[in-house]
Amino acid sequence: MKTNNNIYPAGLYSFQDECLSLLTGVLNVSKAVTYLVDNQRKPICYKTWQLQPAMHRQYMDTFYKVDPLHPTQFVEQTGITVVKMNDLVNSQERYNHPYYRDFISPWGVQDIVELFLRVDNKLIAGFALFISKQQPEMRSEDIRKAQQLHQFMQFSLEQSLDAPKHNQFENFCDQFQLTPKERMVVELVSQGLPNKTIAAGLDCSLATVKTHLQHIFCKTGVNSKAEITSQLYNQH
Amino acid sequence: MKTNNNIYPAGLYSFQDECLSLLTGVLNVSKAVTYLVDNQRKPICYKTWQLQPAMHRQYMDTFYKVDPLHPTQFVEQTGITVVKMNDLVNSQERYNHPYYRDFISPWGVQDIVELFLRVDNKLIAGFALFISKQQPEMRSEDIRKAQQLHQFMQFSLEQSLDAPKHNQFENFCDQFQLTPKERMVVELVSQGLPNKTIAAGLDCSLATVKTHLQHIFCKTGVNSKAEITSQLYNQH
DNA sequence: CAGGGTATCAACCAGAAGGTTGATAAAGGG
DNA sequence: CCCTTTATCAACCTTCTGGTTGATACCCTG
Repeated sequence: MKTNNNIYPAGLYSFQDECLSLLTGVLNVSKAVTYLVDNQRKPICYKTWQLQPAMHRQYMDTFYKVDPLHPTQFVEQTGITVVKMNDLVNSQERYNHPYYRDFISPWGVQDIVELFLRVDNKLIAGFALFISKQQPEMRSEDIRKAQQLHQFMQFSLEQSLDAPKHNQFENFCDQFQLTPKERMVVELVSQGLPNKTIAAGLDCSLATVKTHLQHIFCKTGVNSKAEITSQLYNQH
Repeated sequence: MKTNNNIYPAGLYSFQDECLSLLTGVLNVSKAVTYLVDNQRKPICYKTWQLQPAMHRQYMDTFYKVDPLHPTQFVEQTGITVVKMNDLVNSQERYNHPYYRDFISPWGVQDIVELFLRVDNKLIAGFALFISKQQPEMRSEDIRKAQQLHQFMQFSLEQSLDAPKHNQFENFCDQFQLTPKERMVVELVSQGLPNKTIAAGLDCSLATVKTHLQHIFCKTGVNSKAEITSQLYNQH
C-alpha cells in the first residue's frame, strides 16, 4: 500500500490564506488564527488576523500546553470538524480552567470556534475564530454557517488533492457496512464491468449479482451502478 | 493544431452544487438558482434551491429574453463578478421593466444578487440569489459577504483547474479529441447521471445525448458509460 | 459555394440494467 | 435449536442503454 505522506496539496499555504479571509469576512469574529499540522501533529505555519502579537506570543510560550483544542491533545479520532469551545467545556470548568481564566478571558475573548480540515481523516489544518466579549454570543445559526463554510473548504481541499485517496474504497464500503461479497461487487462495478462479466468474475449467476446490487443500492441509497463509481471517485 | 478552448474544470457539476449550498447556507436568501454556461453562452445545467418550479418554467419559457443579467445579453467583457440587480437598474426603469413588473415582482422578489464565475475571463457559471419582499433589503455589508464568498469560490475553481483530477479529465478528452459538447457529456456521465437527466441538463433531447455518446464510444473505443468513468480515473 | 465538422433530433431494435417476489442453504450467535 | 445474516438462484416485468440509420442545420474553411 502506498504510504501517502504527501497529503499536502500544492498551494496549501495560499489555501490557508483564502480560508482565513473567507471565515473572517463572512463570520462575525474579532480575531482569528490558523495553522497547519505536520505529521507529528505539531501546529506550524501560523497565520493571524487581528490577533495581538503579544497574545499569540503568550500562547506559543505558555498556553498552548493547556489549550483544550490543541492538536496534540485534542483527539484526532473524533471526527469533529467544527466545535464551539463553550460547548466543549462547561461553564463550571471554564471558571477554573487556566486557558480561560488566565489566557483568553484576560484578552477579552468570550468564546472560540474552531474548524478542522482533514485528509484521509488526518488533521492537516485548523482555524480558531475568536468572539470577543463585546460581541453577541454565537448562536446555533452562526455555528450552522461555520459548518457550511467548513463543508465548502473541505470540498475545495479534496478537489485539489493528489489523485483519488487510497482508502476511498474502504471508506465507502465501511460507511455502509457492506458485506465481503458486496465489496467485491463494488470493486468490479467500479471497473465499469457489465453484470455478466461480474458474474463470471465472481463465479456466480447473473441473478446473484443483481441481488447483491439490489442490496448495495438499498444500503447506500444509490440507484445505479454508474452512481457507485461516481461516488467512489467523487467523495466529499 | 486546434486550440482547445475548453475551460471546464472536471467536477464542475458537483462544484456547482457545493457553491449553491454554500451561498444559500451563509447568505440570507429566499430562493436561488445556478447554471453553467456553454461555449455558445447558453445557460445549461440549471439547479434550483427553494425556487418554485412554475417560476423557473416561466423564466425558461418567456422571461429569460428580458433578463437584464442573461449571459447572452449581459456583457461578458465587463469583469463584473457580483452584482445587485437594484444597483444595475434604477428604480425608475424597474417600474416599467417587464422583468421586474411582470416576473420577479409578482413572485414576491424584491432584489436579485448575481455572482459570476469566470475562467480566463470567460463566463462559465452564474448564481442568482433571490431576496423576497419579506426580507430586509441587502445592505452593503451583505454584498461584501457575497463578494467574499465569490472570491473563495473563484479561488477554489482555479485550484481545481490545476488539480490532478482535472488533468486526468483533460488528458482523456484531449487524447480522443472530444468536442466541447462531448466533453460536457463526459463530465455529466462521470457524475453517474442517466441519459434523461443529462439531456435535461444540456437542454437537448435524449436522442442528441445518445448521438453524443455514440461518438464518444466510437472515438474512445469504450462501450459503456460505466467504462468512461472508470477510464477517467484509472488511467495509468 | 462545396465540404467537413459539429450539434441537433427521430425511429427502431436488441440487450442490459433495475425492481420485485420468492425460495434455498450454509454459518454463527444467543 | 431457532433466528439472523449472508450468499445463492429463478422468473417476471419495466425502463434504460447501446447500436444503427437517416436527416436537418449551422459554422467555418478552402
